[in-house]
Amino acid sequence: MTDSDGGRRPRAFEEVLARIEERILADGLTAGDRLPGERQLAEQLKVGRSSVREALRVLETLGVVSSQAGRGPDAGAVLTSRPGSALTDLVRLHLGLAALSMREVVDTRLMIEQWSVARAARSGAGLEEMDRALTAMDAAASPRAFVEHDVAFHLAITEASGNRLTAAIMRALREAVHRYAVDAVVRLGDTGDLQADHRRIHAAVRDGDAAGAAAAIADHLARAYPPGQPGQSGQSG
Amino acid sequence: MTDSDGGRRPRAFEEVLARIEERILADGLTAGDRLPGERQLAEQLKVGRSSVREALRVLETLGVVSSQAGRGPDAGAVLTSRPGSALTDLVRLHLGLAALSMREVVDTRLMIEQWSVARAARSGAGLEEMDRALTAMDAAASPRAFVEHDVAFHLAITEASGNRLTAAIMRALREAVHRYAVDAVVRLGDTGDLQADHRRIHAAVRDGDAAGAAAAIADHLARAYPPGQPGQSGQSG
DNA sequence: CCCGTTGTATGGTCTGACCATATTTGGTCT
DNA sequence: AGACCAAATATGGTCAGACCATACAACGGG
Repeated sequence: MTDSDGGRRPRAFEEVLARIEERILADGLTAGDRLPGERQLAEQLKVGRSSVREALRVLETLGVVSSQAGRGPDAGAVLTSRPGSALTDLVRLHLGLAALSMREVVDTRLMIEQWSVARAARSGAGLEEMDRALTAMDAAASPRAFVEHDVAFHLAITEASGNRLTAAIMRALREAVHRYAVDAVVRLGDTGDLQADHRRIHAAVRDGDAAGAAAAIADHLARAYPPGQPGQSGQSG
Repeated sequence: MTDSDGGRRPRAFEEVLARIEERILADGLTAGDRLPGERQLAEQLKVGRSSVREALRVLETLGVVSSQAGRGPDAGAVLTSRPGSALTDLVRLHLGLAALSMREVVDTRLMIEQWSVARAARSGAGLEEMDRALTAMDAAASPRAFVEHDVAFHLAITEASGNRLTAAIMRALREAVHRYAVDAVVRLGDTGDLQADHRRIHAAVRDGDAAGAAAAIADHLARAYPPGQPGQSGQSG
């Protein structure tokens, strides 16, 4: 669909994929519903079980199904909805292939965070989560612990927007650059400036100052990820 | 990595996946480089060929490899870099699962386009492509043709930002809601207002008016996708 | 009523075979 | 020597069947 297929014969697993998607739409299936077993699907669709498995692997990659062995209500291919892991893998791999630069990832983060924080400033949502993360960062004993709660802080901003898509993208970007974030904290040594940024962001959201919040986010990211910094290809190890 | 694995034994194809990723990073492989054949990989990694195939299917889904049968330099699993199709599939499927709403998708589009158009206004990039798309939309004889060039127009804006990640996300979102875009054009009947919006956007970019361009984009999307409109779950039939 | 054993359905994996395709190779004719 | 055609070969695509590991279900004994 995406590209002009040129008339090449579709592979069996692609056919399976299409049929499963049809079924999801036609039956209005949602997260929690079960798909038939692999053997049953293979028989229904007149393909080998391996083709069914490849299709399910694709769906699993896209965060649409989750497979469980054994027996019972939770066994088999269950429809889920975790777009996050797919996005994380996507960003991480393409960073590794040098098809994306760290700069592009950070810029995208800036875009999402500025958008989200402006919305949060208007709605006042997420202030409690931000507060909790701030306290935890103050108490953090290691860069790793600090980053963990830093992620929670920024995620709280994004999730306050109520948009699951931007929140999922944000989470994926954050996970993909996790190592780089820890390095940045180590490099800075002192987290006082970062926390000052955080509190400035929090205050702007609390006061409903959308423009101020967006500016604070920009300053914060510029401090943590200065332009022209190493780590462009993600091959730190 | 993404979730706490809890200590469950990794599946064979996951191991293959990890080893291939290691290899990409260690050898600095990039798009165009070839991976060993399926049989050879299976032997090297001490797994069955089916496990290798499942891993390759995942990588193919993520737009990292592209498989070609036959023989010669282009045959086998070749590293590529097409994050786009994965994102398109992701959005389309999660829309179908009602895990994302059309509103969230359109809002994300607005975010990316406002960001991109502001950048474009500062750099002046993409004006020629926008112009070409405008002319083509004037000459379009059907809603479908109009939408085709409308996509080109908006893509030109996003690609002018020079950020491949936001451009890829934008393209994916646009493809995922393609049907809805055609419906919107049909519903509006006349494309004059849309073209007027487009020309206003173009003029703002030309004049370096970032704020005006962003406002024009917001007005344009509000016209094409009014808040509270149908199509929320993507199950148009 | 509780608990352990057995049965069974499910995914996970491997092996081996065969097909489809496209390049490579090598021979043959001009 | 060059052009052309046929066979060999390497590669992914697919299938069938077997077996393992797991986890619930059903059953039976205490």
